[in-house]
Amino acid sequence: MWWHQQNLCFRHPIEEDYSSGDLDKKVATIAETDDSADSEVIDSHKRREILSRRPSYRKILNELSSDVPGIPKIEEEKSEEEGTPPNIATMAVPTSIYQTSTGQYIAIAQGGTIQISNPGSDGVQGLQALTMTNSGAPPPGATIVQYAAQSADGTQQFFVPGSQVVVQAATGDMPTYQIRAPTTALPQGVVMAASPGSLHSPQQLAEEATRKRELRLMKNREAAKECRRRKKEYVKCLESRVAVLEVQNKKLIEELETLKDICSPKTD
DNA sequence: CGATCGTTGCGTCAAATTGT
DNA sequence: ACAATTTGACGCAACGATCG
Repeated sequence: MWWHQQNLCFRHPIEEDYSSGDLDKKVATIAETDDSADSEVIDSHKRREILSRRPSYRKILNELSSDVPGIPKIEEEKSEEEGTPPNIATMAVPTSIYQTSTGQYIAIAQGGTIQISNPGSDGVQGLQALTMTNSGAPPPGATIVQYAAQSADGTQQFFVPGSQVVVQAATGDMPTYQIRAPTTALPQGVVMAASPGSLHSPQQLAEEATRKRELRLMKNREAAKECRRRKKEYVKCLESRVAVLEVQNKKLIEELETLKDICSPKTD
């Protein structure tokens, strides 16, 4: 269990409570033995006592890294994974970049220029030309933008409510992208009404609640992924530290043996 | 070849922690 | 104080290894 590895290397004060056993087993034992009527309440309290928190990986590691040189800090997510994809790095400076469910990158530059790139292609080869046209009567607050994809057989629509943009991609014969406020990325498959104005009817309220829930789930999904990634990184860091300390220990033991030999030479 | 087991990763919930 | 973020726990599914 990775938790024990952590205890090996540097015990945080809060970790003291965990040092004598497997936490999973503790919790499981409690859950098995407590079957009274209000066991759930007691369970949660006991669990909470047992599961008292330690600081986050990031905090522990960053604190450690300030004490021990050579231990890398866990960085904030930056350019490599979520930043500008290489395909569109040479394009006009975009204000927003989104990745669709099909893996395409879509960049919306200031001035409304929309650029699409395929991750598998090189540089601007993946770009698809966009021709924007205001068509018919778009939903209130939205402008329907169409573009002709070079490689696809159909047209794809963009909804651009004012200056705010987010892309929603759908799979199927004709992929569609929905653009909304950049800060409110919605889960894939969730389609929002184009006019978010007044929500009064119970159905609308329910839809709004569903939408909020989907948004929350999506955010947490991403957060969990990120958390697991950090955890892996953290464990890797600890493992490398163990390796370094083992080498150090070995050297010290050898040195000690040498000094012993010097101080007390063998007498025949 | 099917059954079983261990491992790994994911989504979700709930609670703790952190930021404002 | 409240919202947002982080993470432990849990259940589930997929996958490969092993066994009979």
